[in-house]
Amino acid sequence: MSQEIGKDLKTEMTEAEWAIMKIVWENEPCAAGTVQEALETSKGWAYSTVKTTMDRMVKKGLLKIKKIRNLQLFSAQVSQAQAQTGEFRKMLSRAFNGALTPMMQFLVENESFSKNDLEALRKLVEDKSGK
Amino acid sequence: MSQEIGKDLKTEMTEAEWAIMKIVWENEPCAAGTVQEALETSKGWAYSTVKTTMDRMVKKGLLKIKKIRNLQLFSAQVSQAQAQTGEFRKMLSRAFNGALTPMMQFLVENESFSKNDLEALRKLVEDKSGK
DNA sequence: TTGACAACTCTACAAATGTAGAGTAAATTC
DNA sequence: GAATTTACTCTACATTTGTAGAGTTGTCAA
Repeated sequence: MSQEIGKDLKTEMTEAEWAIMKIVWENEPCAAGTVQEALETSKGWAYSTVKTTMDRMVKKGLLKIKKIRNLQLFSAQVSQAQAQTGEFRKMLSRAFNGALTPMMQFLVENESFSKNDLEALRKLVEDKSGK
Repeated sequence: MSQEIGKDLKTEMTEAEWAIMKIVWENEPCAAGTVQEALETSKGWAYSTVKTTMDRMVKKGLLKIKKIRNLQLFSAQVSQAQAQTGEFRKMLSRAFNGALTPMMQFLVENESFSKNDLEALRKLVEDKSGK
């Protein structure tokens, strides 16, 4: 539906980038300091660490900056859904040669689906296909 | 069931490592040359590239070497299932905060499940929970 | 023994990633 | 307006990853 021009736009993110991006999604537009503070306890990164990484993310097209007076406000250039899709597909192609059903099979058999998970999943599938 | 002592053993693999590991799983125990040849067309890596990477994988505990006379035969130290599980979990925690059901929901809604995929999935769930 | 291979070792180097200190400039507070 | 704080810039460095050339050695055939 939306503009699907060009290739799928690389949304590959490293671990650190994911951590930062999550905070941005929750607070955008936001300053580097805000992100740094939010990750203070969990990561303990210095301001410059966060800022450097965010600048690199801008260069990669993951974030964008809007300057207001003297302040740089960052916003995401990729939606959470896009990033999730990208991460999922990477996993799928690496570990399952891109095949969805085999992956599902593997999951159901090997991963710890609780009774609730299974119930939820059943409902999902029902709603989707059953409809 | 099996020995779950110690931590979950890091099975993180890079792209190149995945490519190599797939060949190893199919041919183990096998020589570096075998792997190099198998990836010749798809990757075009030089022997030393493959060998260097495989040596690093040994250091990381992903592969092991058994020396026979003058030959080094590599085998996997992690099973395909372990690696798949690891890759899946990494994706799950990064992109979905480790929550399985929300991920499933996302998938069903956003990912291209074909009619067949859905049917297969439905059957899987049925067999698993319905039983 | 002498090449010709095959397999291995060593070393190297660029790019990406993780991480941050030290300086500088602008804004705020006494 | 001097001191402080805040945000930013620059530079730097270690580690990991991708990638491979050059040299060494063991093996086998002529």
